[in-house]
Amino acid sequence: MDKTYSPHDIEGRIYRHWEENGLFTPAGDGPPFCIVIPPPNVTGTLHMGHAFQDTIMDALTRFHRMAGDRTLWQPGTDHAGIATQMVVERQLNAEGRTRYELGREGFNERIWRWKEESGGTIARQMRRLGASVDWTRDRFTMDPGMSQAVQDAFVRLHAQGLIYRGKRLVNWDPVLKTAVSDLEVQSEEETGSLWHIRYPFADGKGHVTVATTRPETMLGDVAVAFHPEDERYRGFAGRKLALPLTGREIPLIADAFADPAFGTGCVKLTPAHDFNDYEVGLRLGLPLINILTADAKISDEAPKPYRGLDRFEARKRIVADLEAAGLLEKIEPHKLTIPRGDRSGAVVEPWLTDQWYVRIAPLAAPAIRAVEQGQIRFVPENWDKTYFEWMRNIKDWCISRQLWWGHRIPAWYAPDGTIHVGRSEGEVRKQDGIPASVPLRQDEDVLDTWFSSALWPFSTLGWPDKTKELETFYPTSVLVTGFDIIFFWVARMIMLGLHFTGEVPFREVYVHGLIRDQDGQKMSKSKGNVIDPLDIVDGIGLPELLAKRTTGLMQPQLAPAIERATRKQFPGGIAAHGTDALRFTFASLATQSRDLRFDLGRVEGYRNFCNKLWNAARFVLMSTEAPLVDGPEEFSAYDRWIRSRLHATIAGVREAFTAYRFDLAAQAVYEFTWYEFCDWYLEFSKPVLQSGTSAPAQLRGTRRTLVETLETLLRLLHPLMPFITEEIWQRVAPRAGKTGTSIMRQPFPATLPDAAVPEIEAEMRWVMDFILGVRRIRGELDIAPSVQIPARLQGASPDDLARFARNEAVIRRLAGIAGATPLAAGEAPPQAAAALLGELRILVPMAGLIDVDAELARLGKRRSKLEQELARATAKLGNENFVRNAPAEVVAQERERIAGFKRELAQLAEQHERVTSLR
RNA sequence: GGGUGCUUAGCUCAGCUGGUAGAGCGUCGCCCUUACAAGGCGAAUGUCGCAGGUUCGAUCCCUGCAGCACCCACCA
Repeated sequence: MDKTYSPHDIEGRIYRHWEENGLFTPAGDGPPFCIVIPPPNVTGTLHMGHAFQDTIMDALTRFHRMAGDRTLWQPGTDHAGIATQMVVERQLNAEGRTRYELGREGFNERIWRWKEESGGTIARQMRRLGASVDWTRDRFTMDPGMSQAVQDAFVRLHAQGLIYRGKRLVNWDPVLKTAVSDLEVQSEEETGSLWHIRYPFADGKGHVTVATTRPETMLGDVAVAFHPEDERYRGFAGRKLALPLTGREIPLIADAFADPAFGTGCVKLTPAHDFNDYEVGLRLGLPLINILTADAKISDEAPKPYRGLDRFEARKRIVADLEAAGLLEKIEPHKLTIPRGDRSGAVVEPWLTDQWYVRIAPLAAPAIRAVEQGQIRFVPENWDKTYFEWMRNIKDWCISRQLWWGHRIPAWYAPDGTIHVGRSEGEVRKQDGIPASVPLRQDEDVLDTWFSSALWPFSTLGWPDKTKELETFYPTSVLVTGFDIIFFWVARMIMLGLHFTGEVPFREVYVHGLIRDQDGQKMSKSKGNVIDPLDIVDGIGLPELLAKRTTGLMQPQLAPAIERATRKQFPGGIAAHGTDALRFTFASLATQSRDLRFDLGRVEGYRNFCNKLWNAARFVLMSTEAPLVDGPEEFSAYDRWIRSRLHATIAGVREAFTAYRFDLAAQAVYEFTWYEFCDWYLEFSKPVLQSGTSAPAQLRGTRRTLVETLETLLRLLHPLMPFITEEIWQRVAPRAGKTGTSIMRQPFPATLPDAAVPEIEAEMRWVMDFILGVRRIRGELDIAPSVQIPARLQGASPDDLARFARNEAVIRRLAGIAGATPLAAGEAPPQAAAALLGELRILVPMAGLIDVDAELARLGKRRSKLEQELARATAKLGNENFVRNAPAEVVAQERERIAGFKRELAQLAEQHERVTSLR
C-alpha cells in the first residue's frame, strides 16, 4: 500500500467491479427496502444538491443492503418539460433559428437527439459518486412504459370526473406562451406605482377616482365598485361612468369587495385580467373583455391606438394620454408583489384560456389523512405542518401546458366540438363510436412535468401492470427529498399514489436541507458560486474553474466580479479530495438544519480522515500476517477495551442511521476511528507487537483484535465511504477469515451483548488519564520528547499500584517516562511537578527540568478553576431544596465532586509551597 | 396578513427525555518519535440572542421581545 491515500487510482476500478458483478441488483429474501430517486433532468448535470441527496440515498441503500434487506434503489431521469424545451430553444436561437421553423415534430426530434447526447452525463456522474442504483432498471419519464402510465392515469382520472377542461383565468407566461400552475409562479415584492385616475360620470357631472397599479388594464374595465357603506359614494350606485380612452360606458356599482380604506375606496373591475375581479365578475355577471394577446400585447378588443403595443409600452402611452386629458390625479410610489414565471422570469398575466385541471379536493382529503394517521411520517416531523398548511388550502391543479416537449394530452376533438378522451385515437373512435369519416384532432397541449413525476414511485415499478416489482417494493420505504419540492412533488405523489394504488407511495419522507455556499448563499450560475461536485473529487485548476464559472452566463457583465471572487476564494483552484471525503462531508452536513453551508475546509478535514484510515490499515497489515497464524489467543485489557468501544460505536451508528442522523453517524465513527482506534489502541498494541518479549498467545490476541476491529470498522464506514473501505477490505478480509466479492454484501456490524466491559473501560480511563497527566506536564513545562523522565508515585493505593503494574509498558511508552516508583514509607517527596489522579499523585521530579514560574502559573490556573467549581457545587448543596428534591444520585454525585475538589485543592496548596521553596 | 424555522468558542455546527457546555476548521507552543507532517503531543477561547416565568436546578420547557432566514397568500 502507498504511504498516501490516492482515491483517483482506485475509485473507477472499484465501481466497475461492483457493477460488473451485478451487486446493485436486489438480492436475497430479506424484507424489501426501496428508494426511488427523485429523477433529475435528463439533459442536466448533477449539482451539489444532487450529490448530497445521492450520498444520503446511497448510504441508506448500502446500509439496508448490508443489513440483509432485499434492497432496490430505483434510478431514472425526468424529461423536465419547460426546462428542457427552454434549453434546446436557446440552442436554436443561438443558431439564429426558432422552434417554429422546425415545427413540432422536428423540434421534438431535436430534443430527443440532445437527450441522447447529454443524457449519459448524469449516469456518469452518479457512478463517480459511487451511487449503487440498479442501472438495469433505469427509467426515463418519456419511455414508452412511463408514457403509457401517464396516459392511463389521465384517462382514468378523466373517467372518474377528476380531470376536467375549463375556461378560466390562469397564470400565463407570455414569454414561454404557456399556462403554468400556481406553484410555478414566484411572487416578489417590488416597488411600483399607484396611479390615481379620474373616471368622469357619463353625464359629464363630476367624476370618481380609482387607484390602480396596472393602468393599462383599464382598457378592459367593465365596472367600478365602491363599498355599499362608503359614505363618500353612497347614492352614486348605478350611475354610468365614461371609461376614458375607450368611448365605453361602464357602471358604478356598490359591492362589499371594495375596501374603503384602500386608495380612494373605488376599485376598477377588470375580470379578464385579475383573479379577484374575475371572481367578482362571475358573481355579478359582468362581461369579460380580454385586451391581451398570448404574448402580452394589447389585443384587438382594445381601442385602435393601443393595439399591438407591448403591455408595458401601452402602460406608458395610457398614462401619458390620461395626463394629457387631465384625468391623472396623482402617482404614488407603492410596494406590490409582482408574479413572475419561475423559469422565464417574465411577469405572469392572469389570462383567460381553456385548460385541463385536476379536481384536487377529493384527492387531497385521503392524502391529508394518510399523514395525520401516520401511514406516512415526515422526518423531521414538523414538516407535516407545512404539508397540512398547503394541502388544506389546495386549489385545482392546472395540468395542461402549451409546450411541445412532454406527454401529449390524450384527448381528441371532433368537428362538433365534443371532446373524447382515450389512450389512442383508435380507442377513442371505438369507445365513442366515431366513424373514420369524422376527423379527430388531438389536443395540442402536453402535461405538466409534475404529472408524470406524481406517478413515479409506482410507474417505475411497472404500474399499471401488476408486476412482481410493484408487489415487492411498493409502497417504497422512504423518500429522500428537499423541502423545496414538498408541494410540487411529494404531496402530488401521495395524492395520486393513494388514488391509483390504494396505498401510500412511501412510508417515510426524509426532508433534508438545501446546500448553500460557505456564506449561506444559494448556489447559482449567475452568482458564480457554483461548485461541481466532481471538481471536489478530481480537483480543478484555477483557469479551468474560472472558465467554468464565467462562460455561458445569462448576464456576461457579471463575469469580472465572479472572477475576482473565485480567485480570492480558490487562489490555487481546488485540490482533489476523492469521492469518499466528499460523501463523508455531506453526511456530516446532514443535520436537521434547513440551510447547509458547504465549506471546502471540511472536505479537506475528511480527506485527511481517509488518509488516517488508510495509514491505520497499513499499520494493521504490516503488523499482522495473512492468514493469521492459528493458535491459542490471549486478549489483553487493551484488546477488550477497543472491542468494547467499537460496539458502543456500532450501537451509536445504527441508531443514527435509523433516525436519519447522518451527521451523528459520521461523528461517532470519526471519533472512534481517530481518537480511540488510532490515537490509543494502535499505540497500546505497539509494546505488545514490538517488545519482542510478548508471548505468542498475546501476540495472536492483539493481531486478531487489530484485524477484526479494522474489518468491522470498514463495514461500519462503508455506507458513507464506499470506495476506500472496499479497497482496504479486500486486503484485510482474508486475515479476518472473510471471503466475498465485495464488502457491499457483507453484513453491517451488529452489537454484541457481551462486548461492553465497564471495568475494562474504567481501567483504561485511568491509564489514559495517567498518560495525559504526564503529557500535560511535559507540554506545559516544555520537556523535550526525547527526555525520558523518572516519575514517582505518591499516595498510591494498592489498586493504583496494581493498575500501574499491569499497564507499565504502555504507560512508559506513551507518557515518555523511564519508570514510576512509589515513594517509600516516610520518604520525603522530591521537588516535582505533579499530576493528580484521584488520590494518586504522579510526581515528575523537576531537578534541572523545570521552569519554576511556569509551574507556579500552571498550579495557580488550576486552583482558580477548582475554586470556582467548588464554590458552585457548595452553593448547590447548601440549598435545602436541592438536597430535598433532587434525585439521590445527583446529590451524592455533587458531594463526591466537592470532596474531590477539596482534596485536589489541598494537594495543589502543598505543591505550590514546595515549588515556591525551589526559588 | 398567515405559517415554519434559526440565534451556542473567531468561523461552520452538534448538544438525546432539564442535572458539571462539545466537535471540526482556524489560532498559539513543542516535535520530521519507522502507520500517517493530509501527522503527533500540548494549550487558549463561550453572561448558550434579550427579558420574564416554571423548577431544588434551564442551552434544553413556557411566555414575551429583538434580529435573521424561508414558505404560503388575490388587497386594487
